[in-house]
Amino acid sequence: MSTANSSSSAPQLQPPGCSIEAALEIVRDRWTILILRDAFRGIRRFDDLRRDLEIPRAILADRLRSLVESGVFVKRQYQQRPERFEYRLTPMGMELSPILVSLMQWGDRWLSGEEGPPRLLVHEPCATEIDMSFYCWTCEEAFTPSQISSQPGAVTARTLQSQPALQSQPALQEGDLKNSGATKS
Amino acid sequence: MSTANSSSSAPQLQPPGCSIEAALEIVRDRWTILILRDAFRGIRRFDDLRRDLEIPRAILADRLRSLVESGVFVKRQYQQRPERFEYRLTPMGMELSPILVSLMQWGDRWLSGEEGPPRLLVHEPCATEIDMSFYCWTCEEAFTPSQISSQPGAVTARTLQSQPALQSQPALQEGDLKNSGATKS
DNA sequence: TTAGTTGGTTCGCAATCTGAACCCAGCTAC
DNA sequence: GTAGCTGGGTTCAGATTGCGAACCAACTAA
Repeated sequence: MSTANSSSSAPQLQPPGCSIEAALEIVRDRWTILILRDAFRGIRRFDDLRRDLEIPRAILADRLRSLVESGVFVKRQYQQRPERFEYRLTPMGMELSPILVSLMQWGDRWLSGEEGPPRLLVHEPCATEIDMSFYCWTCEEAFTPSQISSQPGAVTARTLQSQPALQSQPALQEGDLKNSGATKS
Repeated sequence: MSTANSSSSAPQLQPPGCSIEAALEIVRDRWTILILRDAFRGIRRFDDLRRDLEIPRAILADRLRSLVESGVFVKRQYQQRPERFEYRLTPMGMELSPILVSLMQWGDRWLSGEEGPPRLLVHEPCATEIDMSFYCWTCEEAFTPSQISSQPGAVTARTLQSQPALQSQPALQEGDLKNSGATKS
């Protein structure tokens, strides 16, 4: 995508090589996310995935291949004669869980019908419900997206001097919520 | 997708009407997520989005229309003569931020090059870095996805009695990480 | 008058998705 | 020993979707 964008003189809010774009090259589409959801539920085999998702075989084969290539899954032989394989999440794959949990919680909050969320996610040892909203350890308080700002990460001092616009700036900006339509509970 | 799946006698890990699937009907594809990323960066106008993302006009028009329909954006006229519009995040849209932050942090951790993440997200008042990993308030400790379990939400007592498999069960299962390929830092 | 801006729509071609059919190795029942 | 099943795919034709380019409409500025 937008790699050749250097002619703009506007402050570059997002450096080239945005991590979201990079992540999206691996988490490509809806099917990929549903495959990951099933993987977290312990479904590991081609045919089980196919049956559960009702996904076309060619698409499933393609997505599994590309997820193995990118290191999200490992393909392991679980029996010989006949050869049979399963797909397991690597540590890299396991760490995709916050994305799935966020999606699920957003769906629960904004899209579930009258009956409320079909299932709750809880911390197993104590059964406390999981909440993926933002919390600051230093201030000891929850905060909203509008309080998030973005700072240069591993940027060299030289880069910073030549690009003052890269210094701290709000990352997420709140829309004008007063006149907006959707609200809930 | 898999709506007609009631004939299976296996324990139904995910009830029909999964919130992740529901969320994916709105957060449809890569373009939608990139539009949302830009919205959080304060980009609100058709042409600014088009330039920044280098997205085909027809796709952008279509995605904006559908995001307005689903209540993620509001379309607001910001001038008359000629009529000009902008797209702003509703509260529903603002709450998509954990998904974007999770994607970004995963990309930072697993896909960034030698130089590390291009930017850090911080809590503005205190500049503490934002961390979207799991934390339990009751146990006062961070935990891994394997400690997440899933419990029935608003399920009636009758449903529960007739479907004992719906009771508490692990939601996210860890792969066999010992033999897996990818590890980092 | 001409060019530029903003916010689109229309069109034809290209890429991708989809269901159905097929393949193949090994196993199992008859 | 052969018909049929299972698991894990590939191949193929047709439908859907994506895409760039061109065009449109309403206005402004030079």
